[in-house]
Amino acid sequence: MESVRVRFAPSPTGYLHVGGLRTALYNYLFARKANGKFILRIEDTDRNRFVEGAVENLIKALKWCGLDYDEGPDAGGQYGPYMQSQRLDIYQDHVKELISTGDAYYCFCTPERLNELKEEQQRQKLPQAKYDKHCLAISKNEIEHNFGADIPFVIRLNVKPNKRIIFDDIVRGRVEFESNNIDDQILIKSDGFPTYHLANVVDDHLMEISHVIRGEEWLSSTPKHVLLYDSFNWKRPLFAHLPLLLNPDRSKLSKRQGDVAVEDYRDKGFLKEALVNFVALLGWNAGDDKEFYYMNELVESFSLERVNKSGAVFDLEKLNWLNAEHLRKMQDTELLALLKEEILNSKFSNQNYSDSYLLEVITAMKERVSFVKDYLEKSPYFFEAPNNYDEAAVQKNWKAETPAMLLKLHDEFEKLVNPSKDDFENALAKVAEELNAGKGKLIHPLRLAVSGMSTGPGVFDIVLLLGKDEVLKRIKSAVQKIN
RNA sequence: GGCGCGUUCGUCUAGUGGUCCAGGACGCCGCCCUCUCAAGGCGGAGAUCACGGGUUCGACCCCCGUACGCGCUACCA
Repeated sequence: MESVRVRFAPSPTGYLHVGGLRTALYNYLFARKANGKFILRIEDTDRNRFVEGAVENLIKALKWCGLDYDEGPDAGGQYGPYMQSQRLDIYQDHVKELISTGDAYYCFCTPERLNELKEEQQRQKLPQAKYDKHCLAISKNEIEHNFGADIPFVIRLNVKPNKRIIFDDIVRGRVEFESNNIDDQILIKSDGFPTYHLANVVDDHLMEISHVIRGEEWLSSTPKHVLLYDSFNWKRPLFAHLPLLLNPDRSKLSKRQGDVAVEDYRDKGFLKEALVNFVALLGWNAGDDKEFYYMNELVESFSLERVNKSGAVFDLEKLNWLNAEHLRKMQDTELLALLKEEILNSKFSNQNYSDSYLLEVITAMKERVSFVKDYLEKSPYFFEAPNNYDEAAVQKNWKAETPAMLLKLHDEFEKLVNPSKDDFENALAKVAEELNAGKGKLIHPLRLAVSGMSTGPGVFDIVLLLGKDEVLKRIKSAVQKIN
């Protein structure tokens, strides 16, 4: 079997779109599974769309996701350069071949004539607007003359009429087009740059790409590419057109309706593991009930044959859930690193917490967080004494007799020497009994006093973690502040 | 408009002619556990398998048509 070589070929827009991530991921998984090569190629043939730093951002986002490539602009490789803007002469050389065989031709039509043509065709209510092959008839002499006169020109693909163009798509099966419906696509623009269609075919061939795995938006232009392969007498790669990622209203996923950049999700605190896992499941599944995957498991299970045909809505709820799942399954030491980073970016950055303390916080909160930042937001009391107390909880649990009871508890706690969790619990039970009250009468106010809220880990876990001295302080100040 | 692709619970999906009056997951609701909140366990609501014709003893699964949606229709990718 021939070796698998696939590529992710984005145009550098400035960020990595999650749809792009999904395409890149499927390419990556397919390559790794087949022990093939995964290549990054930058499709920067539109000079009007140049964005400063876009390639760097793209590469950063890709690497953050764990999609490392074997060949690419910054990775090198035998088939470079991997930036299309650096391959201009290659396209020029190849298109000349097409001109000599008559499969492409020079076109000197002005934008004005093209516009008129289009308008005329619309007026006549023609089914589609196509170039009329006007320049196909120009003589060699005339062409030379136009060159001499520096008349701007483009090079067009010469699509022969009445032909059926058929290709097999790995996800969609057999797809057929009629050549009469295909326009004489511009291959080289008047600025000398190639269009996507030419560049992508030439590069895929030269880079020995075995499978073209890309978004469904390319399906309609694939016949042009097929025509190009045939004209060059090149072997066609296998095509796999992936279903689109959709907005909640089922239109193509766009910026207008939410976050589309990988960077957005990263900045919102999503784990790369969760994003990758989630995006992998949008349009693919292994045929079983497994939903939680690590990258290596995805590589193991992935196959193009099991990619769906229809578009998938990007459902944030499920991403949230997967993020929580990944967070919970993460090693504590890994979590520690993430939490420390989070602290550094928070108002607690100048505080100093020991690793062992943070590790205990992690253990206590692990089942209760969906994001790393939740450690700070859902349990700020582990990082500073409460400044205020949850109003609803005060209403519910802070009775007239509460301060006196808590003070008694305070005194009992004070007697403890190097207390364990059980010591705290026993002390509280003792006070409750002496007061002839249910433990709840003390537990809930204690939680409130110590944390300022009514939710969180077991109250004795909190107390133990905070330590006796801190707990005593917090009880005192709560008694002072509440009411 | 033309061409292409698609259509199973709100969402992601399983399903390749009988095992499906359709299974799982997220979300939602309820119960259990319990000092709270989670997590976990159990249960529930939720899909006339877009619609209409065929083929077949039998269709979510095969064929045709219709509707709807999406994509493409640039000297953008």
